[in-house]
Amino acid sequence: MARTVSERSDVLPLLAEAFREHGYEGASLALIGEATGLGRGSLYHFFPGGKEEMASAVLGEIEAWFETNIFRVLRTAEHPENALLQTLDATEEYFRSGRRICLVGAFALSDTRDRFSLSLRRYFSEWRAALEFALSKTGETPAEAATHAEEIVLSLQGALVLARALDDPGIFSRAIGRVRSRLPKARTKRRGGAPRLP
Amino acid sequence: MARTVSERSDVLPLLAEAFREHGYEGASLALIGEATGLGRGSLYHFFPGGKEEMASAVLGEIEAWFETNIFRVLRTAEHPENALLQTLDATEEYFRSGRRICLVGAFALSDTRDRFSLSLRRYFSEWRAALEFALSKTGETPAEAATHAEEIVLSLQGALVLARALDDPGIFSRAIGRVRSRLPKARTKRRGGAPRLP
DNA sequence: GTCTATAGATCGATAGAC
DNA sequence: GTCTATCGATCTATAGAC
Repeated sequence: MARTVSERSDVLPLLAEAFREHGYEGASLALIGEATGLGRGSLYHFFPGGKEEMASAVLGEIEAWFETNIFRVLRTAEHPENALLQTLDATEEYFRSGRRICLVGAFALSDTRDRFSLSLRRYFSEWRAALEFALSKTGETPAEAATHAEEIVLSLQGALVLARALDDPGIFSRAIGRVRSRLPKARTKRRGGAPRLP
Repeated sequence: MARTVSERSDVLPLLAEAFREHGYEGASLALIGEATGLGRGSLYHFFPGGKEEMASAVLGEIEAWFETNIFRVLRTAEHPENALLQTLDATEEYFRSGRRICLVGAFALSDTRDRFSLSLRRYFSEWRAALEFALSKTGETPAEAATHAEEIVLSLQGALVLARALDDPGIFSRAIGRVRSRLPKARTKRRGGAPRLP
């Protein structure tokens, strides 16, 4: 009987899936209880602030994941062309090739936007800024990099919307493929060739 | 006292704004009552099926607007290049240059997706198909037109997500500008010019 | 730390007066 | 046609046993 989840961080992925599937309002505590296998008592033990704190924690974990696996990689990469490709792969995997929606994007279109506006803002602006930084390091002008970065984020988000609406994950895969093909080609030390990866 | 709205169709735009602002779950009947100035009795008189019928009717009106002002224009245009520009203008105006979200896209990312899946599917696939048809009439190959159409719809949707999250309508305007600039150039009878609209 | 029971508010929907 | 009153269900959050 005595379930030993014992770690708040163990609950977060389950919470995230519940919010992704039902939205903030749609994810009732009864539903969250089912998804996590925890009773109300346990949930309020881990998240005294209730549902709002649950969603906030989930957003925090998402931001942390992107910071580690996407943003930081783009900002600190020695070879930005490779970092761009690598983070696109990670992004495709994260969204399960279009079968998983972006919770941050979904929140942005719902009335929970105001409640978490700071998180949403930070997530998208950091993403855009990290891409912009890497793209400018590949030789794009500041204006090109800014536009290009914005277009990448926007394409991925739009692809997730469309993939969901049309129930066709392929839309997301195709969109990521186009983003990939429009990336600046890697310049390697041995000049003159048209190499792919070092 | 005796309010004389008397037309179901007069209520639809107010309903649409309520759903856009609060989402399906978030738009309670109390809120809808405020937004429309109608009591529960009147609302259930117009929409015996309750909230679901209200949302369904709103989706229907949205589809009808796009069918008239976008899809049909694209399918029946004599000069597809001009039709593409014209419908992009109409689209920009419809979404208030990025200050208004797409209710269909928002529903697609929420858990109401399943409830209205047919409407969502139809809306996006008709939009995509109409664009594809017009683009192929401009001389794009079937493959090019299919990809291009998908990318336009997806860019607009993604731009609306990003514009909302970052509270920056300019993102949508810029995205529409890029879509416009990538359209096939209009071939006119008086050749050599760079005409805008007929 | 986890549970059940339940309070208090709000939900969608209905009934019936006018 | 429009209103108010109200039902039963469901919601978030809390209390208290174990």
